[in-house]
Amino acid sequence: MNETHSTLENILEQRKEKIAKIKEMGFEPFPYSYTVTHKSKVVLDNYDELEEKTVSVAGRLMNIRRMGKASFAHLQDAEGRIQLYISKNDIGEESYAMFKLLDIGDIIGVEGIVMKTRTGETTVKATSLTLLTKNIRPLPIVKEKDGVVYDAFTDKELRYRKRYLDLIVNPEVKDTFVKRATITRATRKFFDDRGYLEVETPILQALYGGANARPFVTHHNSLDQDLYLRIADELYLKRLIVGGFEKVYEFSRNFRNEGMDRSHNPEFTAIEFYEAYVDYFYMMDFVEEYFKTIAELMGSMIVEYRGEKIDFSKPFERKSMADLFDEYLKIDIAAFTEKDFADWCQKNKKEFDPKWNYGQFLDKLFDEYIEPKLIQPTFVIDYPKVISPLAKVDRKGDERFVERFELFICSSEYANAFSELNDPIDQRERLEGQDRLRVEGDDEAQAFDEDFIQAIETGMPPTGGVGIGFDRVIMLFTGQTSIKDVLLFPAMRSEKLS
RNA sequence: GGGUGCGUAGCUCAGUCGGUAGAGCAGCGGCCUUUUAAGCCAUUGGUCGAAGGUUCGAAUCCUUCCGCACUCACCA
Repeated sequence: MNETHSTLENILEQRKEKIAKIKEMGFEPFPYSYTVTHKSKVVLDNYDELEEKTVSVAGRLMNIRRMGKASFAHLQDAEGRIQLYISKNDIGEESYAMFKLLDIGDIIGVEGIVMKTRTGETTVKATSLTLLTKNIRPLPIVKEKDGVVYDAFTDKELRYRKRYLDLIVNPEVKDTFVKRATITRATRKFFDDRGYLEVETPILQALYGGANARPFVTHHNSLDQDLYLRIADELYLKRLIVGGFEKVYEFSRNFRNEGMDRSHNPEFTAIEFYEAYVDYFYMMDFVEEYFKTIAELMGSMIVEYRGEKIDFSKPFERKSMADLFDEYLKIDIAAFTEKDFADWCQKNKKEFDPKWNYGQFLDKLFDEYIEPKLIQPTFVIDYPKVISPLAKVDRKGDERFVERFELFICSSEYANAFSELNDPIDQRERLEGQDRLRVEGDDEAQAFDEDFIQAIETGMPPTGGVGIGFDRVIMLFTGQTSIKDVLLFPAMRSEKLS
């Protein structure tokens, strides 16, 4: 076949033919290993010591500038790019002929001498060239001059679907995920340093609980039983506190069968942690320290996000829901009844559902009128009991409120925590209440988990528990405004591949 | 789920009033031993997201569908 048409199909064919030619020439297009002595970045950073020395580098050919009997090319490895100078005289007739068959996207190893070109760019002057992997599917071609990128690979759909291409041609994407790993590592260290035990609990659960959300359902064949992908790991971590572990944490991949948008992906990562003998006040300090630690790690206590300057250096504000309602809406939530809320909504032209209960009114009005005001890190404390079935009643005595806080930054929720309910009688009643709601058709109400109740009946010490939306933390500290940009493979509708 | 926008070559994009599809890069064939968005010459490549409809004629207008983005709603 000698087609020269540049349809994708023909390009694939042409490159397969190149593989055959390369084999005929006696070269192996897919060898097993290669000894790399230097990463590109090391060569660039240590030019003075490496000048005139021989190094071996390996990576992907990102561009090639052929000039007859010699060529320049750029090689990209995990940490950067370095220029190669490849001349027929230096690598020999056969190798140069093989090099002529190479394409952008091929992976090669080069042994050569470190030098500078007359324009001053550090370059490896090849003394031998080894093909390590022949590419047959063309890469998007991205060019760059003086920091300006031309023909950037920008199609978001393609970038998310073919993340490997995105990572190859858009270096800043890789940076985000390197930062993500850095934060993950620091998070582990933060907990480990404080005596926490990292645990793993079931993702496949017979009952789902610990949050209000619709689950994904699957089926176990040999048990012949439906199982749910966890929406939270809370109830399992509490069982561990009952079991005598006093400080546990888990990076919990959770699955919620709900809408997707800029800040929601069907699977996401939460860090949940529980500590015996502490309450939510203790956990507020703990969470504040965590965020400050990460901010410091990332290099600045002032984080710019969505056009706001978030200041992590000051103590986080703490405001009760009652104070916030008073401050922004002049509503006295201690005195308001459901009817008062309905009247208020009518007066203020706020749409509402007459079926809303006290907690739902509070929740909806909070989301609409108060959340947007919470830019600097703010702990909102003391939530209505009806929307917090796992939290202990407020020790100050108002039965309608529980000891719960959420951390808001830049109008988004980052953490949710309780003085965990450990009164088994109260807990049973509240989960029975959730179950009634569920039976009545609220598919986000929590299922009744008898074994969890029995664990609480066995006795759970006073416990503080927190869940942190880890992906959002990553977004905040990497400046990303879409969760898709902090997930390597965000959920997408499946595409038809030929 | 609603609204808005987008979908044209492997990639990035043009395409006027409805008149039968263009560029750059990549590819293919040449020239070229310090280039770097390499250059020069030559050249190929299209189910215009899909299906219907209107029309003598549709990338263009209409309808439906698919995908994505943004946004609102829902959702911790």
